[in-house]
Amino acid sequence: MNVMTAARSPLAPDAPPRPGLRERKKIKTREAIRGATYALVGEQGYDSTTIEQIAERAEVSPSTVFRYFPTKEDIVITDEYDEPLLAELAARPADEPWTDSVRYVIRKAVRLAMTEQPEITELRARLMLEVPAVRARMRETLTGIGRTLADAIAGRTGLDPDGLEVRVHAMSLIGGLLEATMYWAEHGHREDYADLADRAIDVIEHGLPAAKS
Amino acid sequence: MNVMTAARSPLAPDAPPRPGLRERKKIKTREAIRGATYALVGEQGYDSTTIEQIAERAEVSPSTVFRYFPTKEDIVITDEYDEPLLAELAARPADEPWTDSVRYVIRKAVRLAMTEQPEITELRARLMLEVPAVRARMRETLTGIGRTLADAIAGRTGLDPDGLEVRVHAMSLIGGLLEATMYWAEHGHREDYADLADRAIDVIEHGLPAAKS
DNA sequence: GCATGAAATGAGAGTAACTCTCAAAAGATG
DNA sequence: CATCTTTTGAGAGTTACTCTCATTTCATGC
Repeated sequence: MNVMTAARSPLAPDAPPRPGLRERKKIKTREAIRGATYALVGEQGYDSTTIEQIAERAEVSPSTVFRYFPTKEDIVITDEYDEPLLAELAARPADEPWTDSVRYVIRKAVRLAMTEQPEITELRARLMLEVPAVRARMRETLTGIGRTLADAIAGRTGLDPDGLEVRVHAMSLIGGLLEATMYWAEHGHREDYADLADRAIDVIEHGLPAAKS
Repeated sequence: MNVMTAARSPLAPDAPPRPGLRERKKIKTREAIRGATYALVGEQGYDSTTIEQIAERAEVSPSTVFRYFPTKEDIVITDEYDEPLLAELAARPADEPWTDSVRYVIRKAVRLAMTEQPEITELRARLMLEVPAVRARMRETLTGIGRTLADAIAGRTGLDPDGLEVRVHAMSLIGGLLEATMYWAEHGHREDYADLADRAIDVIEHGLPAAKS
């Protein structure tokens, strides 16, 4: 579940200077809240699950829930993977075509998510499809990722990251990938999401394929 | 072409059977609510404007406001132009490249909006930029338009409207156009929005331009 | 260990956007 | 004008979220 598998090293003196009890507790409550939410949403659905119920099952007060997550949707959407993955995108070799970098990172993300917590990944996609508020929040965070993407594109192509063209291109890719996600959820997660994402990127890169006959 | 050109015919028994007092009143309330909202938002900002204030200034009850608009954001976003414009898109000649159709309709929409009610158009774009909830709602409605667009694309190209490629392409165009709108608002509406939209469509059609040297 | 300071928590009150219900008012219709 | 239908207003209820303040819980120097 956790990104850092090397957390247990007993004699690593400098790099991770040990968490400290406070930090550890915070991580635990965070996970308790998320866990409670996923469980309740699975049982009753998203809308019927109230913050109060979540707080109760996570054994914290409602106030605390809002201290950890700004909105109810964030509890469901947030993810520990996002940041390291974005870092990885930035760290890809500069001469690699950036669409390939995106493909690489997406494949990695999908592999990670679908092996570590497949149910939650699918539940999340389903919520995105069915609950407008969740969908909206997801789009908003994706927009943020789009800005990072625009920077990456600009860095690789030498174009202005704040220029209209780069921004439009980045956001169109985001829009396309999100649609691929919806498609995936709509079809019951039957196809490999990484493949769908690949096809989506193809469309962005090369336009629509020719119609059959 | 225009929806209401034949409205005044005194002896047309079937097609438009005359508005009726009830309908006229409904339109008036609708406009009263919208007008009150725009005024109040202009004075105090979006977040500080409550439904109660809107209701009071529009001289209706809060209940009525919610009967006319499902959410507060919808009051600001909704528009009488959307439907006829979409109809016009569908009515464009079938042999016209569909991107040209989109360009045409957008140009027309911009011309209409910027001559009939420029302040409101700019206010709306600014709200979209500044108020997350408005932005979210706008994206949601644009997604709906994206579906219509996907149908149009499929009709012109012979591809499957429910296939991944067409859907991704349509949504990427939507995403790109929305980013162009944000760009427009961010830059103080100084550039011609129709031109920005054109450039955005260019990016979707042909990809990024080459970097200068 | 223990005192002191800082951070996290819980409790409670408050706001505002919605939702639902039901009775009164107003337009349509014969 | 009487009746039927649609629209409206009033009011109560829900829930996500905000703010404040007192209490608890951890960290730190002695």
